[in-house]
Amino acid sequence: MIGEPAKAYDPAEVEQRWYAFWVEQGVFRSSLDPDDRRPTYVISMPPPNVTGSLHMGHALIDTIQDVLVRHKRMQGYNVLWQPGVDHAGIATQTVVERQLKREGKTRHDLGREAFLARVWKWKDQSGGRIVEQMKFLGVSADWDRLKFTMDPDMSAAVREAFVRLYEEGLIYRATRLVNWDVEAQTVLSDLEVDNEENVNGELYEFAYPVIDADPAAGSTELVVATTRPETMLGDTAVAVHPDDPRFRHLHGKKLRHPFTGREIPIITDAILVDMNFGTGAVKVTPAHDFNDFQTGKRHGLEELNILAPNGTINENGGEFAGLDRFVARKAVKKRLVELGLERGSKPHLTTLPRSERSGSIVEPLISTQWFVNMVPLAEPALAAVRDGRTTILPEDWIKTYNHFLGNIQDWCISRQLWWGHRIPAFHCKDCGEFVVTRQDSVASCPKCNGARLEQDEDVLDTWFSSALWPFSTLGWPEKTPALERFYPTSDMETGYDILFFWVARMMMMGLHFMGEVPFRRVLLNGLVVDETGEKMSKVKGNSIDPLDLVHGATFETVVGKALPGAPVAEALSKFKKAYPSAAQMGQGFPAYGADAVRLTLASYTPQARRIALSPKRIEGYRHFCNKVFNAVRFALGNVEAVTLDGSPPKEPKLLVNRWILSRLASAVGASTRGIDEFRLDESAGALYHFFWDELCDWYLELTKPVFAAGTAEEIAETKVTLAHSIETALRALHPFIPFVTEELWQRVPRPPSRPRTIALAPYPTPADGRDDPDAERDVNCLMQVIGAARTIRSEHEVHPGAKVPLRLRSEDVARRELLTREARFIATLVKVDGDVVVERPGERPPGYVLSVACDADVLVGLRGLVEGKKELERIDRAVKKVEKDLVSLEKRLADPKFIDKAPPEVVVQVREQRAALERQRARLVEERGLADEL
RNA sequence: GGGCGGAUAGCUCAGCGGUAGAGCGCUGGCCUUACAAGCCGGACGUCGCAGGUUCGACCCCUGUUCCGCCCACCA
Repeated sequence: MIGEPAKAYDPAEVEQRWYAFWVEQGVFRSSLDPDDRRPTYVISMPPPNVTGSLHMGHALIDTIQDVLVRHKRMQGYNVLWQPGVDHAGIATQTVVERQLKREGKTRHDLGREAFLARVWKWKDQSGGRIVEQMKFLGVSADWDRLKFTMDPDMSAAVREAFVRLYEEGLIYRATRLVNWDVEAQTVLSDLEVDNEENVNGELYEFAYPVIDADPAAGSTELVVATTRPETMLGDTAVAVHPDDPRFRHLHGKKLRHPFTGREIPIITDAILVDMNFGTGAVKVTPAHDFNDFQTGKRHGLEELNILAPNGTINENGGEFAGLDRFVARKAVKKRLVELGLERGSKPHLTTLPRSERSGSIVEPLISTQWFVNMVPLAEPALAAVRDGRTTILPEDWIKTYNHFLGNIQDWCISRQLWWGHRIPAFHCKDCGEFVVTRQDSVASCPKCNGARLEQDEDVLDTWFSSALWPFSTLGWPEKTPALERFYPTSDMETGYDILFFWVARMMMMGLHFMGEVPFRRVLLNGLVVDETGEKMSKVKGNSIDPLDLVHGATFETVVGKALPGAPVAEALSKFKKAYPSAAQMGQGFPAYGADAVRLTLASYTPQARRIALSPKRIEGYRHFCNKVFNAVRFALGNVEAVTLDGSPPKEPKLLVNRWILSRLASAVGASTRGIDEFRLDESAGALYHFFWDELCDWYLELTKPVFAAGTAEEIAETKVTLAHSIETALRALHPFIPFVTEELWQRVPRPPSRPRTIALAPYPTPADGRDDPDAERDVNCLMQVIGAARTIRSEHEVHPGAKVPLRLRSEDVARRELLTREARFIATLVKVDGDVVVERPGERPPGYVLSVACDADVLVGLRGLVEGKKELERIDRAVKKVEKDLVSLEKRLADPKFIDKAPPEVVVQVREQRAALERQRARLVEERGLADEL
């Protein structure tokens, strides 16, 4: 290695090689060996959509989980990170239907069977992609156990779960008002509907003529207000408040529907009607509005459906039949004007329900669907968190979880799609009976013996199979060894956005079917957003393919994915607005490497709701990876032949060695603590700080004088300490930056007991270092002194190469001894000419200008090269600051209440601070007098 | 309408009842034989606003203003 030209770390060259090595070594495999007594650590990977491609959200959870998993693996756990992919019902079906559309076909042209064959073909083509992408990030999942939610065993689990829930009466079929996606033409669960603010909404008013009105009693028409005028085609009542005097004369009367001539009763309803809103009269459309549906049930109203599944008006809409709902809205308004019934409109803010998938506006519609009765399932899930069988981190989410489960509605699980798990229910054409069964077919109806049975056309909500994931992947309903060993799983780590969709449902199903929580901890991370805090979306053109960061990409390539089909200039401008720090970066992203991207993602605090991705920050962590690379290469030059036994040097004599071992103990302790507490940011931060600021900036520099001119004994001790520290630091960093650490670890001296890969080497503990407060205190003093000397050099513009005479003075004997003993280190780091002189105050000959290492209570003096005037100003500033601080301390100490009420140790502490400041002031004043002589 | 987060250095964010931190950016000096993706210095904050509790508040409480998110059937 020595003699090679200096070069930067090149991740591309390294990463593929080591990933292949880990796979080949079977590092990622969990063990089912009955003799394997290691404790288990299990994470079920949130399965990405089979047709999807890796986005930043995946990169985040993959990184976090990989850190958790690698950490535990190194700690000696039998780790299972269970990977899988999800069939993603609507999403996948939509993709394939879009392909068909380009060929001018619909799924109905193909028929169910041929369509499904087509989807499977697409799945086989594109389904492996996201798995391959994860591997670029270093994901160490047990790929041998990869599951797909529509694998035969997964499907069997789904069917079993459905049948059991049905038999227990928890799944039922019912006719209800549901959320209908007119584009995907399927029902949606409440969770799949996003409510969006509609700024263009209007409250439209029109009049219903009263039949047999008595003009003498009052108005002969009833004016209603609506945000959806076309729904008047389905009105079967108009409601007023029973106590509203304006409409008392209309109680019991009827209205004439202006288009169809239908008679519409006027009803009174105190629940539905708010007298002060709108016109005080509410049109009631039981078949297309949730409130009206309830009202209809209360009054026994007719439910008149006016919509076809594709969102057009059906035959009940009379002259408007066949029109799209929005076209019909305009047409209805036009007709109302023509009939003289329009009564005006005003802007009105409402919420628009949108399908999470298709984006189309959801229509409430009456339909017969399958539901899960959730309340009995929710109670155990609430209890499990309440009594701590499962904990949720960050804890803020517990409230949200409780609120959701405490107010849970029944779950509509059927979908009018073809791609998914078909509902295992058969419908008897003769008697209408439903047979729910584990069998693939039913020969005859158990009720009427009829032979004409057909399977329900619908499939299940994708999330139904997901809810079973922690145990279905382990073999349930079979009692497999894997299920036995790995359930309950340990941690469920995922984005908070699927707390309801997925986490809560897994809790319910896990408790129901397994009788035990599916995971011990729920770890929720925030959403990755762009640098300005905006959600990543196709519309905004601000999404980034994580692999473009890993491998590098031109901005043209990046925005081509972010905003497909848009003009490059427009896409670029949107992109640069979203990432101001990238805008200055030239033509594109360099290849940051997987390690840098991972370390960046791990360094964001997980409890933040939003994780604003900053390309500049990735750059910073790439620099860190490079730093690690270079530092280890440098160290290798000094430690090549060292032999290690896996423990820190027994009794290091050199202060610097004692110090670095103490810092090492602290850093690895903080690292494990951070990972255990789901504070990867703190863990990564501690290691980053240790490696760069302490190991590189101080320790490596401090070893130079030893290697250059130390005794053989000192050199030997330092070599071992250095080698040990590096080997340990690499192990500590490995979960975060697996590639570069493996690359270096393989070349670094290491104990013979180590396995073939760092990925299986033990994770460091504080026992790999040695806590040494004395060494820390002493080195802090040296740092202060060296820092003060450097500051003087810099402020007086002494050339960095120039050597200067240095004098240090302290009243404290121990301190003087320390400075004398460690003089060579000070001399090297400050570039001292000749010997470092250590003396008592008052020993100084004229001609020195001194500065003060305040905290160390040491005077630092440089001869000659400094300007007296500048130094005077500097000292004046220092005195000012010290005096200001003193004033505030004096004030506090003068307050009898403070002396009285503050804890004694705080008072002592403040007194010590004052004493120190007073000493400093004395130093500085003495200093000033002497500098003045210049 | 409820609920939950956020507001700290130019930017992105940590933090904490006892005299404010990091990265990036800015800035002065260095190509000092590991690293210029670097090294050594430096500047920079009435910790959203107003009250309160406390010997002491960036931190706890109350109110308030912005920003974001979630839940909810207001025509």
